[in-house]
Amino acid sequence: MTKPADDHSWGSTAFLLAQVGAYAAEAFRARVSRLELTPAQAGLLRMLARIPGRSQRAYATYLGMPPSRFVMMVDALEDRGVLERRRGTDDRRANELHLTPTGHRLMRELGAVARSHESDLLAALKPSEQRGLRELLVRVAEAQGLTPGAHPGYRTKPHTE
Amino acid sequence: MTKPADDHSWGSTAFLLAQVGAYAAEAFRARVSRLELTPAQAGLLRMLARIPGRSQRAYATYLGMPPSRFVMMVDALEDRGVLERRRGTDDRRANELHLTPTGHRLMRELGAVARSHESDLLAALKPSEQRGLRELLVRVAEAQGLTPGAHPGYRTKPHTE
DNA sequence: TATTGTTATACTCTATAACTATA
DNA sequence: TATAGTTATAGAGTATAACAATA
Repeated sequence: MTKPADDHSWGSTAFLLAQVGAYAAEAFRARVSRLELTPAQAGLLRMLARIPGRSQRAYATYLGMPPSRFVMMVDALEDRGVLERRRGTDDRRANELHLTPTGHRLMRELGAVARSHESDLLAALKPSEQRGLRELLVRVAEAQGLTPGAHPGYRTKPHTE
Repeated sequence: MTKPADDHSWGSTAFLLAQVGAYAAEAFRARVSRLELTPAQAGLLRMLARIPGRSQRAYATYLGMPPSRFVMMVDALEDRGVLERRRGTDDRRANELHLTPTGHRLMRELGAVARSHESDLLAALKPSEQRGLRELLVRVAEAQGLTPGAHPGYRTKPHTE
């Protein structure tokens, strides 16, 4: 149909993967910034929706973020009324984190953003090709021992635009 | 053969692409750091090998890097004897950049590193699957209007380990 | 004494913009 | 006056480590 699409100018597949991956991350960052969220905040919200009520330490460790930075992130989200800290019942040192009703609403908006991000990014591929790409990426991820859902990009701050 | 490999826990394909891409970039960074190079320096060397003799401005612009940072990068590489500045013949304001013999040797080592990086990263895929992955990524990259060889990761400094 | 969350400090990195030399 | 390269400076963002409360 089209040209070979295997142009040598794109460099190695590893490089191409890193380049397209960085583009995907940047495009997502631009989208969620309209909800006034950073990618790391979006990741935390998603996790709070699935597994609520854990300690700050637990979430920070899972996201690979130092506790000091995690505090600032939680501060910002609590000030906006998106989540709340609840003093731990059994261990009163710990803060258990929960989404507020506002937070749940924001999560739904975030879901819509994520879906349009996905479809725009992969618009050039047919559904069967999208599944094929996904399967290949999963195989690579598993072989490299990556943890599902743990995005290293959470560790670095997004650059201001 | 194996299990479905389409585990839902990996999240969206866009997320997976960003995650695997970030992993690939980090793995490459770790490898080239053994040659005492940053990814951005490696990118510059590759470009100097292909298109030598341009002005600093030209390379900096192409790599999407402010001139001030580019100067520091060139300083480091010149101190190591990897490249040299030559005062421009027609425009004496400009510095034309060239690899030294040491630089060419380093480029060959870099090539070997890049090849082993590639084969290790994609070890889980058969050659035909590797080609398939590459073709899908090229289609996505072209549809999104990405520039071949221009890695946004060049813009950010690698975190010290 | 160890651990949770927090705050403060010191450090790294970066871009902006001043500066010089050529054009 | 404008542009190439350089240097200086000021700002943002980060981790490290000190701190208070609880275990």
